Amino acid sequence: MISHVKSKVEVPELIERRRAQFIDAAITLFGKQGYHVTTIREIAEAAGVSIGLIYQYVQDKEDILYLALISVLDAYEREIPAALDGLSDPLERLSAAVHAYCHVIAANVNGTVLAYRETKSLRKERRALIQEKELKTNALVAACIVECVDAGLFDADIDVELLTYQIVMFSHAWALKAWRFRTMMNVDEYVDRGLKLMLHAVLSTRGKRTFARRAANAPSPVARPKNLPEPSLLKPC
Amino acid sequence: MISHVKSKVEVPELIERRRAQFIDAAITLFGKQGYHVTTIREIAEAAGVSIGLIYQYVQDKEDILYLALISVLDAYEREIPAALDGLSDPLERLSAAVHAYCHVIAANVNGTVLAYRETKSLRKERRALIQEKELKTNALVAACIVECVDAGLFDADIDVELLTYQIVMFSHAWALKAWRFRTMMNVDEYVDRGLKLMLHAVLSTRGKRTFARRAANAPSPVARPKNLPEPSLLKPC
Amino acid sequence: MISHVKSKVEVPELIERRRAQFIDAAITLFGKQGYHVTTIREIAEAAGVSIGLIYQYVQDKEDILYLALISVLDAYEREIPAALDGLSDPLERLSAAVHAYCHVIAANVNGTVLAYRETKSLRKERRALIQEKELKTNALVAACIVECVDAGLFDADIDVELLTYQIVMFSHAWALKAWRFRTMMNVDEYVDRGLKLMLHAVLSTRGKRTFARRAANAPSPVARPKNLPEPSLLKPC
Amino acid sequence: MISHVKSKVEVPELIERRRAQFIDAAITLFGKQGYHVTTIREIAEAAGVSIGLIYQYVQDKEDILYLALISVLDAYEREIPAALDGLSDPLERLSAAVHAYCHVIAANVNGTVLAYRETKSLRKERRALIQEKELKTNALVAACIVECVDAGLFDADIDVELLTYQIVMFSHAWALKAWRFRTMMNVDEYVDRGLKLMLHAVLSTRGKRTFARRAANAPSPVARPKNLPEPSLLKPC
DNA sequence: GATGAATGAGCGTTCATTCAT
DNA sequence: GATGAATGAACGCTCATTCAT
Repeated sequence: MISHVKSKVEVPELIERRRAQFIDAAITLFGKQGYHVTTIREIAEAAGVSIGLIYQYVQDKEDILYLALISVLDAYEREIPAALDGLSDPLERLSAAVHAYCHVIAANVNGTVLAYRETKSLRKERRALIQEKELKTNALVAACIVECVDAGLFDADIDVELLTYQIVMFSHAWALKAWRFRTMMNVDEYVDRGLKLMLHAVLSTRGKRTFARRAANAPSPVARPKNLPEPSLLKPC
Repeated sequence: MISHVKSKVEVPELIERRRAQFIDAAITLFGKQGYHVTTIREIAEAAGVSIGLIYQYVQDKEDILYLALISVLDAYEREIPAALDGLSDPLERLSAAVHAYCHVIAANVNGTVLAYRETKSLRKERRALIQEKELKTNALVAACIVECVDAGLFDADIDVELLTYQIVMFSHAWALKAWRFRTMMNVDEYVDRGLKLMLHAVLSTRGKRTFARRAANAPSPVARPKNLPEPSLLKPC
Repeated sequence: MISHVKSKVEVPELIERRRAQFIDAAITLFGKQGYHVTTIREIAEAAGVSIGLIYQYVQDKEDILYLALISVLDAYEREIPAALDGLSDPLERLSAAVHAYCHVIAANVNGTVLAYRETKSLRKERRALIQEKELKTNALVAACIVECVDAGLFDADIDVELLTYQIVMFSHAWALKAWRFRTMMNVDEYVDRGLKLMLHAVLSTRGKRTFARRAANAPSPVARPKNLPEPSLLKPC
Repeated sequence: MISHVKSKVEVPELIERRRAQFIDAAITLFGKQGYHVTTIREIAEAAGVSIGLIYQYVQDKEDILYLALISVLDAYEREIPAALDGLSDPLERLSAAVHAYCHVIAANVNGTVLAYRETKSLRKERRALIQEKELKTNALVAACIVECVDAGLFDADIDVELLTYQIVMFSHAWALKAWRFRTMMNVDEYVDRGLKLMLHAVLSTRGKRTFARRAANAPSPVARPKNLPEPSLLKPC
């Protein structure tokens, strides 16, 4: 998505390619050092382009941050539906969604931390766009929950809103508290323990039976989303 | 606490008073605009002191950030035990702890957001000190959970570690997602709904009975911690 | 010479040209006002460049001082051998060396005074490099003296070490005591009177005869080094 | 001497005592680090007084430099005549004067270097006063030379002006080139070698005989001036 | 389309000086 | 007489941005 960021170059494929080149560098640098501390010079160097080139595809530094955040949130919106593809059991779908969410985050700790640290560095109007994108991701999770309720697997009166946020925060926490969790377990354990804790709160009697059966069969039945890089080896904090 | 921040002035009461004066200003400004965007000039102006005075009590800008973060985390460590004072029922104590936690956070949204955004801006050694302080607050919550388990109010096999983080993230979320929650409910509703959701996951049969009885009697039985300013009216995002 | 001073620009000719531009301005300003009193803004203005440009070619203010001092000492090392070129009579060579030395100094009173005032403002390691360069210049003078001894023009047992320093200090004195000497004579008279005084101490009987003959023929037989600007008209003190 | 430096305190003995207290500290600090790099705070600390106290006895920082320089030059003017006291032989008096001069300088390398580095940091009118004081010291040496000429010990046509400066520069060189000479010899050797070199230039036939006889009898016949501290152990450069 | 040398506003920080105590 | 907390002008330096090549 190019969304409102003006470019002096007009060839769309070039825009795509060049931007990807330095936005990736920017996400890493912003995530590790912070937005304000990172200089355009550093981004240009890390991306192997000149300072001038960046300014051909972007109007100012904030544009880079905006594109970086968009790119991170896009990954969420892309990976979660992909992980649900082909699954029909509501409980399985929710579980797959959370696994997918946590894995994308694990693969991009820097990006997730960046979203928390620097969304506020955008001007108001863009901050709102980012928050909308976040709500869209939330909606993906919420939909899975509603499916479970509709299927009678969750109690009918559960607090969907809060449960959604609970799951979202749980996923983000893998990045935000990476300094803690990384030393204690891997992502899959984390998700399994998390789901067990969070879902026992809401499973109906029938749901509990289904959940227990699934857990007995396969400890982590949801395939790891493909095409994701291994969790970055960069120090997360 | 003066903790490792050197001052040219040596009178302790003066250090306390002056630092409080500009650290308060700094927390607000850092929280609203971010650490790097906020200038010393702005802090001095907001605190009603001269630039030079700040540098009598602090060695550089990072010291200000450090003191600001310490001050925020100290508030957590102070308020939670205070809220538990005099209570003996384990469930009541846990509930009181979460209410207190969320209220301190609500009273200092800026500070909490600051901790998330800018802890990384500290040098490594100080970052570690801040994280230690965070773990201490977590331990306060974890202790309440363990009490509930020991009293047979929670299932014996619950995941204390993750439940603690769940509660912590839930409390932080009031600040981190303030842009969302503020439009939907107030803190007390938020805590009540959250506790209901999170605790149903772990309450034993007896615990469920106790919890239900308590909820029926008083919607928010835990007194609001005294001496806390009203939730700041500053726009949180 | 670029010697250990890092530059953000990498084109050597550009480095040479730009540095010359502001180092010249710096020598004048440092020499007149002192290193610490002179601001980067002043240097930039005097050199007709922007502040930022200076920092493209230099890492900090001390680099400017270092380059300035190197440039002054380089002039000595360049001019003295040039003045000796083509001369073979030992006495004539020594005389030419002293004339050349004093003329470079006269052409750069500011620079010489600067070396005395501000070498200590360099960090230790660089101060040592500057002192080494000074010793090299001294060695040029000492060599001329040794030639005279070897030719039997000076007494065999003279104190070469001290005589060298005497000549060096004599030359520097033209700059250091400019406030005094400028009102009394010009450089050439100064050198002639100085040589007469200093050499009578050491000339052998044969040497005295040679020296007297030379002095009678031409008051200042050594051509003024070419390509040197006229002694600066700036007030030396 | 209080000379033109205003004091808020009016009791003369107090002025004398307090000023001595911080001027001594200032000479050391200025000499070691330079005038501009040294802060009033440092001087106050080194002298064991408060910042405010200094400003009771001095109007600004330049006053301190002025008083420091005066104090250094006063020592020269005091020590040289004292060393001549009781001596009547012209050659002995000159020798004693040079020994005394070099010893005062050796005892106060910092102060001598300071005079070279920072006289220019004074405003014009005060710089002139300092230079006058320097000329007075020169006159002490010149007088000894003239005595030698009048006694027929020196050639009648010698260049008194330049010889004086030669001796003065020679003495100063012990401080200015301390980094070199300190490793090679002690002050007394330095003076002996220097006198031998410089005087052979000017001694008449009779003078040479006298000088040779004196040198044979006692290598360093001139008593070391009393009441001088041992040469400072501070690193001179 | 791509480069990177050049600009200068604006930052963090210092320190001589003042003045209430 | 003595103190040292408070002030703020002014410094060195950075870095987003431009534009000639």
